[in-house]
Amino acid sequence: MNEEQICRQYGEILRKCCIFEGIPESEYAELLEYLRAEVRHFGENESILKIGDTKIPSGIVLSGRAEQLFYSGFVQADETQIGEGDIFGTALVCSEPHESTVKIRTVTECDILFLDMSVFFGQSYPCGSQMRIAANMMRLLACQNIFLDTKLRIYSQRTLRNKVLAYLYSMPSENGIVKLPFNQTKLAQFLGVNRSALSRELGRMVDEGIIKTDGKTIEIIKKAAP
Amino acid sequence: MNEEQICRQYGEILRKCCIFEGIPESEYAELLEYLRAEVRHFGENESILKIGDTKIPSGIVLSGRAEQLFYSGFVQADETQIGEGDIFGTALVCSEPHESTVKIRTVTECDILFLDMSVFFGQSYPCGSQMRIAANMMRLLACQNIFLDTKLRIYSQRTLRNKVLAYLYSMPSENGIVKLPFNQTKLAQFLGVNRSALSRELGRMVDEGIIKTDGKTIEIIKKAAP
DNA sequence: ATTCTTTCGTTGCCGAGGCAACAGATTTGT
DNA sequence: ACAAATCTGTTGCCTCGGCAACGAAAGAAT
Repeated sequence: MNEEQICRQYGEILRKCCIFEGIPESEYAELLEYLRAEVRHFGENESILKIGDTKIPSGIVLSGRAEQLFYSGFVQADETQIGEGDIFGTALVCSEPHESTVKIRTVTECDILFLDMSVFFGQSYPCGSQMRIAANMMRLLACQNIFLDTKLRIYSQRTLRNKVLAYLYSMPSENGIVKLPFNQTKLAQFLGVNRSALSRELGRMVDEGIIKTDGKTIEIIKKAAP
Repeated sequence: MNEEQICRQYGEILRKCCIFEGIPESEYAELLEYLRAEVRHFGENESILKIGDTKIPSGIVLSGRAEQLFYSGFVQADETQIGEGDIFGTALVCSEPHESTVKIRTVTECDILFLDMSVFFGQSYPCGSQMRIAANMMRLLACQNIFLDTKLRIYSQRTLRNKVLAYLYSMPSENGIVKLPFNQTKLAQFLGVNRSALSRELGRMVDEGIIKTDGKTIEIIKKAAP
């Protein structure tokens, strides 16, 4: 499958993928060549990346669904779903000299567009859209970074109350009012705490006059002492 | 202070900074111009970035020491020290349209080299070393990403035991033997757990035959059931 | 060798919060 | 509008692990 064919068949998906943002579709083919694009088909439950691998692939799911797993079988194996249009392996490309501590495998049948991100680290002198895609990659990585950093700060709070506060302060607010993008069940998952414990703690915080809530929003009344 | 002067006075520090890796010193001046470099002096305890700011500076500490704080005064304010040669604000540049949830301020007197990373997202067509510095940025962001991701996986484990296991499996090992880069006290801090609780749990794990340890290394004997 | 400092093992206490179970409220589908 | 499903509040139980305190070990410094 050459670049032209990929564009024709999957242009729709690429257009929605953040690393192609701001790039005219007419340049896709050239870019795909630059990134040594290659489409491969996978069956159900096939391995894309194994733990310990040092050659890290990165790419975009064109169809089907894959998932990323931490440790094969132990402890709280957290799974990240990778669906159509999602990109994977972006952060791992850097760790090339390291070994992968995650594995990626298909869930359903998949078509996957592999991209060789290592070209950015080579000697080639990219220009125009090639630079643009590099910038998009930077932005993508940076956004993931911010996200992980925020989440880590929440998780590193010792008490449930402080997790809630850390969450609230990391959210955009309009004069102290935070709109919750989740229901309480999802919020508990996001904070990594027990659902009923969250409900209990929110109740206490309301009682103590720290917050007000109507279920959809939370208003921060009192700031903790510095 | 122009680019030439910066190079002469601080070339030493820049050379050790990861974003200049692999770039011949002769090109520093040109690069600094491209990145709109600007050196500013700060007194003790001056603010570099405030919570809520939307214009995010990023740069390198040339002398002195600064720190990054999460929330002014609440809950577990985790502080990150930023010393000579350290770079800050790299991830935040992406979040430009967002508000900063951290603040950065100097601890001692500081000279700071501000770099305008937003040039990567502009229309300019960089080449040569400019691309190289972009690649270095990507690598830096990606490495931070891997680090945060790993740490988050550890933190998201519910039990202390699983945190230990998550840590061990995220470390390079030689046939099951992990060399600890920390003493136990630091390890506890890294895992975000109580020191004596860690000691207690390690003891239990040895008793149960899950690991062996001599204080400097830990050998994983038994893998938990999948 | 001896003193000082840092680290590590151990132990008792106890409180935060995980878990389970249930009932009322809210949302969704038909 | 009614039934089914999902979500939230509440409560009792019990364990994990934080905290404090102490003494032994192990380095460091003199």
